[in-house]
Amino acid sequence: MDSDDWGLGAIVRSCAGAGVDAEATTPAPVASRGRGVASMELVGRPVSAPAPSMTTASSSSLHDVLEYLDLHHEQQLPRAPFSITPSTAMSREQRAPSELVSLFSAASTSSGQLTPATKKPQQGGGRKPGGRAHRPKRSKISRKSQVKKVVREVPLVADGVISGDADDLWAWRKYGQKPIKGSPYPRGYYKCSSLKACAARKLVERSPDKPEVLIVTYIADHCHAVPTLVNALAGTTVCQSTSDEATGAARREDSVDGSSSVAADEASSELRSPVEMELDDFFGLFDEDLDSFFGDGDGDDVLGRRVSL
DNA sequence: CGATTTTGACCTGCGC
DNA sequence: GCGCAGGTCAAAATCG
Repeated sequence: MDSDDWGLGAIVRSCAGAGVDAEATTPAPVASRGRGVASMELVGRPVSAPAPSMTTASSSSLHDVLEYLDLHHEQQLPRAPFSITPSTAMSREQRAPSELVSLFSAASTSSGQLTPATKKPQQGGGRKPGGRAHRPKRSKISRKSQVKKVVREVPLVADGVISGDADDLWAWRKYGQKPIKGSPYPRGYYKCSSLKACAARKLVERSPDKPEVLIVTYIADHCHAVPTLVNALAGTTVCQSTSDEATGAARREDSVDGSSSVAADEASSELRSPVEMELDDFFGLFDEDLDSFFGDGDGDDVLGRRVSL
């Protein structure tokens, strides 16, 4: 049915990750740290269509996390009106590429003030204070307004399940998190982990106005093919739309810690159908970019030049 | 042991 | 030019 939930896992994980602040400021019951949340075996599931034999434990766990996010931020941080995209939450049916895709210069000058939640002593992760070796300057390319961004609002619905999109076929690795001025919620920064050279990134944050909505911003294009294997989606996406054991197994494997692994060709074959549907759906959103990315198949495009993984 | 997360520090763009 | 805020890096810790 709709494989929309497909990317939900990713988003939720991302969300969980993005909400680390909550996690970081809370005696999160969910596992030990970081990974605890991120590794929740989440099965994004469309509200309207509960997946038949999918695990449900994840939902509650997710819910917990989401509640954490709300709770803590609401308790410790002021809510400030903040809006990133003109579009508001909409149903999947209503969603149209034109509404989902927007180019914008990072708008961040909200007058609201964010008081970062008091940081709790490091739980283990993170590094100790005390300076670090000099770091070479970064290139100035693709900064802020110059970067093309695709913003999507992913509604969270009952049970903390996201009625999300199918766009997250990629594997993401979190590389940062920052509290955002004007928003009680932190923003998580993710990079494509499929290929180190890939410049694709995504930012995940909760809408301050609508906590039930996640704002996922995709930045830059992937310079490689969409991971076709279930496990390649590790860390982000969970395909749960199909048959089951294979899917389940694969999902379990990759969802556990988000670490990417290979394999699951077998599984992927079963998943292919839904995945392809999702791809169509997904690619539609990036039509232009993908045109140049995938080209006409004459080999002159990015994919033509880069061999898929 | 490798991959991932966490998180403070550093870097850079932008507004004033 | 300065300061602020967002974005990124990378050390340390953790997990499987």
